Amino acid sequence: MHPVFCYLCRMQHATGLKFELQHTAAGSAARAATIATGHGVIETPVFMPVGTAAAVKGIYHRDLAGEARASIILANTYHLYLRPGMDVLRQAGGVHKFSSWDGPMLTDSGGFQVFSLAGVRKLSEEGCRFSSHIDGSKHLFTPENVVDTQRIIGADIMMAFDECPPGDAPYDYAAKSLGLTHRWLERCFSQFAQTQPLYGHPQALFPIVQGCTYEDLRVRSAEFVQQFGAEGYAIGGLAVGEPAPVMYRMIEAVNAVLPQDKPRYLMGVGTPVNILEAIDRGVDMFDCVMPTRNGRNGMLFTAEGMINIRNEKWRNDFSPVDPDGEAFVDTQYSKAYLRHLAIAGEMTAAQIASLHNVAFYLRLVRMAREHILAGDFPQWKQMMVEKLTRKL
RNA sequence: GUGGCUGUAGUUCAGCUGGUUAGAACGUCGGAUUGUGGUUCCGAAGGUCGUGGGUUCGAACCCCAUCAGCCACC
Repeated sequence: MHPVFCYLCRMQHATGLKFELQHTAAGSAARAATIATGHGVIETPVFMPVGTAAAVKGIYHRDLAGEARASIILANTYHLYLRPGMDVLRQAGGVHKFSSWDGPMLTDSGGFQVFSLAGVRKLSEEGCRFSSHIDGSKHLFTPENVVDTQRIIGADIMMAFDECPPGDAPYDYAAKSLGLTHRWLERCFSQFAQTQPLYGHPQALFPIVQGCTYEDLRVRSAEFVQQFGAEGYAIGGLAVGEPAPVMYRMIEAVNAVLPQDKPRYLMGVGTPVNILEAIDRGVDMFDCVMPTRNGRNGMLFTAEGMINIRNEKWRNDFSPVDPDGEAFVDTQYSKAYLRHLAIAGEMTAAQIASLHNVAFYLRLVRMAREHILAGDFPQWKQMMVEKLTRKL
């Protein structure tokens, strides 16, 4: 257990995560590190496949761990709260046992979902009232009950309940929203301090930096959240329509403030290039639906560029899906066969492409880690960025 | 042989009493997707309306002939 300073009681607390910085790259803010959790060690930089409903769509846990070598996956508080519901999660003994994923897990708080897909919602100081996208039933999320819910789900890392303002929010709204997110954060940590993990393994709570694309708000937010002495920090509200250079500038501004000795998690990002650029700027953790969602729709990421497997050009291409890939789907199946499956609407097309993409993302961050440790990350990144943006 | 029905996009079909550039779905081709409501979303190409005449200012539509398919009856 690793002691951290508690914002509420002004004392050192034993908590769940142990972050060890191994190497920082020369000429870059990139870092290689390890994060020890109650369910195993995560090597960073890391990509966390998104498993909204405690399932990474289309991929067996066996392949996630064995083929893609995922070390940590996400689940979502909003979705699990609505279905199957907390009574099931509690009876199952938490999400690890329920889903039979024995490695580290992280739950998003549902803040993003409430603002992106729930029906009519009403925001107040208290929290957010919304109606379920499944049956229209009405619910209230507050910082307190979202922490409670995440205690019941039992992921190793929980996320604070934040407001996600739209990407094009004007300054006044962004500033007002940020104030609310910060007040909610105090309540999240208060509830966190007053509650205990339910299943015998420790849980960490990450605050989320907001502030849209306004650098002064981002800096203010980073300064505010870091005083909680959290075990890790997230950057939210990016990759929501702003140009990539703006996103990179925000990351630089925030990471200049966040503590060096804690993991930094860029939420919801992104493309392979986005991830490399963010690693270069000192981000350690990522999640994104892109490898699975785009995979379901026939888009493959490879080290040589992007492939739309439905394109006619692959019709008679019997070469492997990705000769450089390490997952069994990469070499067992041909492009022509995968194209056929995708066009025929076969379920396996989505499965093969999802596994390929997730394996590719994880391999990319593993390679990034190796090059950070080897000391040539900036040069390698430069070479990769050029290749990754090609369309095959 | 006689009578009837049907021929419109690759496919299945709409298409009003004759009235602009003949539509849809599926298929084909291409694009999108960033803390997952995704078999999703967006776009494009594709037609000498079976063929040949005729009527009309104007025909997928009306008339004649003809070809093809299906049905019924001798």
